[in-house]
Amino acid sequence: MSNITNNFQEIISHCKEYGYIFQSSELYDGLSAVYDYGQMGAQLKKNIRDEWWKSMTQLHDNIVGIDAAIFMHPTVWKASGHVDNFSDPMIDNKDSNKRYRVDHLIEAHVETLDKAAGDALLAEMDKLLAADDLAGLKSLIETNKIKCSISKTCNWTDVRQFNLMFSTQIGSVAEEADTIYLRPETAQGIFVNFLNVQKTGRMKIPFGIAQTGKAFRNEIVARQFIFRMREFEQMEMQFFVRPGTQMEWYNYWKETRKKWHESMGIPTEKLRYHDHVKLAHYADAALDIEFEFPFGWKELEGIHSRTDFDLSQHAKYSKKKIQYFDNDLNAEGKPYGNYTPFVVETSVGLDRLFLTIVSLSYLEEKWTKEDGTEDSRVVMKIPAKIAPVKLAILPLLKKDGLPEIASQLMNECKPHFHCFYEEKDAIGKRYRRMDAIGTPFCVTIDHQTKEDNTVTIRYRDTMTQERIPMSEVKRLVMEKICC
RNA sequence: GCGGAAGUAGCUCAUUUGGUAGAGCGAUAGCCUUCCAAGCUAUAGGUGGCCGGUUCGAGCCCGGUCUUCCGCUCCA
Repeated sequence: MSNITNNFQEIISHCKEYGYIFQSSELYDGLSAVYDYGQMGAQLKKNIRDEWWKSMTQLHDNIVGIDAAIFMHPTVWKASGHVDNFSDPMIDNKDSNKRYRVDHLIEAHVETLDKAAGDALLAEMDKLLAADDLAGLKSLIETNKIKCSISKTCNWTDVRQFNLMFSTQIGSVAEEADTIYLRPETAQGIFVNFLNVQKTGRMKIPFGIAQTGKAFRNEIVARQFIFRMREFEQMEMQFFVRPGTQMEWYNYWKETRKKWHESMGIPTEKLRYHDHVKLAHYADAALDIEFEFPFGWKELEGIHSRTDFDLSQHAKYSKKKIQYFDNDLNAEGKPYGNYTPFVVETSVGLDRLFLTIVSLSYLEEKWTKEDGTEDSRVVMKIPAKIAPVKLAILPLLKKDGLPEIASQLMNECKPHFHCFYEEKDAIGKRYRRMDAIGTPFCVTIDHQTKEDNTVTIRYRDTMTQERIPMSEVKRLVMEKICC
């Protein structure tokens, strides 16, 4: 276990040292649970996102992508249930340090009372909760001498509101106050655009809408590097289906998504399903695809059958009809007609997938050389198709015209994929630097190149190399990064 | 939020009853070098996480605070 922990520490250090991830505002001692992606990390993250986007939109005829704004009308979050369910008044007992939800604490106390007194207390609590009267709730607890079940004391902190949504102000919102929220999930941007996309895209059920983007949650405890952050990026796809067929599609996406992760180089044995026992208010089935992170099995992606909850809620709150007319014929030969579609959601944490790829890729290798001495390297075996830099072009020496040939090759390759040019230090040192950032291919230009236009290409994963015509380099790398 | 551990150069660490900070690696510039980090020369980098206190004097003692990791807790 301690080895695993150390390994995780090393991955974190490596990410910082080679420009993958920095702590946000590090110059000012950092901001808790917020991270920046560096020059390497941003490219890797983009490559992962692009793969997902392609697999969803380009490879599925019936899925289209959108990009909804982070700010949304405040009523969206009432309709979705986030305003009511994403926020709870909490109170801590100073002696036991145990934290309670205020309503749970009072309800537990009510059970010890007779019916009349209990009902009166509940009525009082509901009134205070509705009024957001936090001080009133505290004095209610104190005047009723409600004790902590562990410390048996009434030594309470103030009641505090824990809302997982970040709020801010906007200029002009007609109704409600001028408080708006930073979205805690991207899904709602898809639901509120359901009709727009369906009509303008002439989409026929079943079809999906995909989206990637930032979401924000004011987690009380956010930790484990980029696993749980306050600002994070989701890659979500909402698949709209005919009511009654949702389990079929739920199973389809369950399989499809797991296979996709495997196609990203994640070994099958590191992935597993975890069915939700307790379902959220909107779901009739839910599971996580979990990955074995260095700190244990954790959720990587969620597959949820969300029923017609979201579209119905938005229909209700917006007072607009959100339905689909299905012309397909049923068993009786009649069109299915109007209905509110059911939704199967797939939702991946992009940052978590990034962490998955990085923790799988990071390796410390040791071996014995032919002369009997020990050698080692740190290598990031990032799959070639998502590696930030695909090819390093290295003149063996920085003289004798070798850099000129190398820059020719640079010009030929760089319009097609990311290349890196380096002429400093011994060749072995340059190879190790490329290993550390995860560059899958290195090409070296030497004196023989001047004679016969061949170069050596060196493979990161095996450290083997072969001699090929320089004119083949572009084609060969393109071939390897497309699979 | 509670408890534990930690924070000194880009990285890993030294500086031992408190006396104004060093090394290795790395980086940069150059030299040497015909394929897997190890040769030579030079240079740059730290108000010791931050703020305050004790002291003639604090990296070291004390208080607070920020951040990270671990264990709880939390995560509709």
